[in-house]
This record gives sequence, C-alpha cells and structure tokens, in this order.
Amino acid sequence: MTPTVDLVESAIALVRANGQRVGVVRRRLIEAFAGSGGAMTAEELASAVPDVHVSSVYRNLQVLEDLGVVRHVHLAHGPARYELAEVAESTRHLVCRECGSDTPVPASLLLGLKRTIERDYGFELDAGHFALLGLCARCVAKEKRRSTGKI
Amino acid sequence: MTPTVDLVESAIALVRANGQRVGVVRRRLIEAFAGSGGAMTAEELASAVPDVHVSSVYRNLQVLEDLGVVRHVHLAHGPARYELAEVAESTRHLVCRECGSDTPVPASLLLGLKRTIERDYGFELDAGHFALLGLCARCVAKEKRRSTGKI
DNA sequence: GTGCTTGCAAACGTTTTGCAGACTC
DNA sequence: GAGTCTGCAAAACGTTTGCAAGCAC
Repeated sequence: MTPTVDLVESAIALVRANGQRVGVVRRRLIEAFAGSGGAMTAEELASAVPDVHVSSVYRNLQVLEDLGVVRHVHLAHGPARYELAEVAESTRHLVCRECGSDTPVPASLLLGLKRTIERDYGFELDAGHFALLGLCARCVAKEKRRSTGKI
Repeated sequence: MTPTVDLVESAIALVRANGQRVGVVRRRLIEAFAGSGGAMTAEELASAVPDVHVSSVYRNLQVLEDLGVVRHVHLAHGPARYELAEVAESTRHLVCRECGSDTPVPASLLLGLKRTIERDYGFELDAGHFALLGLCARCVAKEKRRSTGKI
C-alpha cells in the first residue's frame, strides 16, 4: 500500500483542476513533500529536491496552501514548517521552549477549549496555526533538579 | 492614582538591582511602554520615543524580558508584540485571521487544557507565547452571509 | 575611570518580488 | 501559441551584531 501515491496524484489533479500546470519541478516537490510525512521547512524541501530554487518552493507551497493541500505552522522561532493539511487537521504540536522537541498530540484535546471560546465569544478557534509552547516532561524534570540544587 | 509610575519605578529598580544602568533612553522607553497599556511592536515603541534607535529598543526589550518585566507574543504574522508581563500573565489573545482584530480573554480559560496536557503528557503549557488564531464573530457572520449567497 | 549603553551601519535569516526565458497545455 | 512556471538576482522584512563614542555609576 502506498497511500503517498494517491496523495500525490490527488494533489496534482487538484492543481490541474484549478487551471494550473504541473511540470517536473512541481511534481517532484509534491512527491518529496508527500513522502516526507513530517513538517518541513521550505529550505528542507528545497534541498530534498535537487536543483530546485527556494523561491520556487515558496511559490509552490503557496499554491498548495491556497488549494488546501498543505498548511504552515509556526512551531517556535525560525522558519515556518509545512504539513499536509490532512495531518495538520488532526494534530497539534507541543513544542518545548528549552530543547525544541515537538510532541504531536490529537487535536481533539482542544475541543473543549474550542467550544468554550465559540460559546463565550463567537470566535471560531483554529488552533492549528501556532504551536503550544511550554516545557516538555524531560525539561521540567531538569528544571526541578536544578532548583533543588542537585544539578 | 497612577499605577504607571510605580510600574516604571519598580522596573527601573529591578534593572538597577541587576547591575545594569538606567540612562535617559532606557527610562524613556520604560515610561513609554508602561504608559501605552497595550501590546506594542519594537517599531512602534521606537517611534513613540523620539531619537531612539530601533536597535536600542530591541536591546532594551531583551533586558526587560530577561528580568521578567515584559514578554513578547506572536499575534499573527509580522513583528512580535511586547506586553507587560503582569498583563501577559493573565491575558490571552484571540486574533482574527481575516480582520486582524485582537480580543483579549482571561488566561483562566485555558486552565482546563493546561491541566489535561500536564496530566497526560507531563508537558507544562505556557499558552501565552502565541495567539489563538481563528475567525472572530463578525467575520464568521460575514463568511456565512457570503456562503449563503447574500453578499 | 570602568564598563554599560547608545547610534550607526552592516549582517542576518526568512520570505517575497520582478524579470526574462523555459516549459505545459 | 498563449499563458504558466522557473531560476536568478534583488529587495523586503524583522531582528541581531560589531564597533566606536557617550554616558551612568
């Protein structure tokens, strides 16, 4: 089973359906992206596909984002990361401000908050765009050790 | 009563207590910041105080951030915004992705989520660093009107 | 006087843009 | 062949840094 292939083909079909064209570069980028699984930066994507300029990567990511195939997230400082919209839809990120680790958690964790905010403020929360920043379990432990003087 | 003055003085005292100096520029910046109330960008702060260079603003904000007087938040794209830590502590931001409006909400709204994440993942959530992005009530209504064809 | 703080200019990392040529349809 | 996509170079944007002069202590 290679669900990746379906993904590539459906993305390409979607691009075509929107009156846009698919050359070697765009195809390769979509393939690389679909095959990677994770959240990539534009730079990473550019170096994953030989001889493709970063500006093309940005332009392609924008097209794919407009079509709803990918989304970008801000995990912390530094460049934005791009994910498959399908994945992004159901995943949120716990990013550690100390070690930078990224723990994916189900988006459903935020359902209660989303409902509360919608009820109280009429605000339709889209919690996927920014990461949830904080301290991961390991770094919390490290902090505790330090503050109790045990280093 | 002008709590702003206390704020300025205590901030200055804190800076001094940490072995750092307070000249005209730093004092003016702290005053401007404390007087503004809201979340400002470095650029805004720079133009609020005549003849102060942006790089000085950034350096000062960093000092104040290290001392825990201010915090920066990422509300959406664009520059970071700086708030008084005291305010930031108790306030979260609902930022509309359409109109850019910023609705402050009590941080306590996120307490449930914080507890869940701590219990399930040992992750100590610090929800203040990024805004909560979404669609504000007004733009939700606008969307609905558009999708029902009433424009 | 010591050494922190400032302005300036220059660099940085990320992203966008204008243009001419190459390509898809 | 029309119109889109690409590479390149350059700019834009927010932020950081090195340096010499200025100022607080």
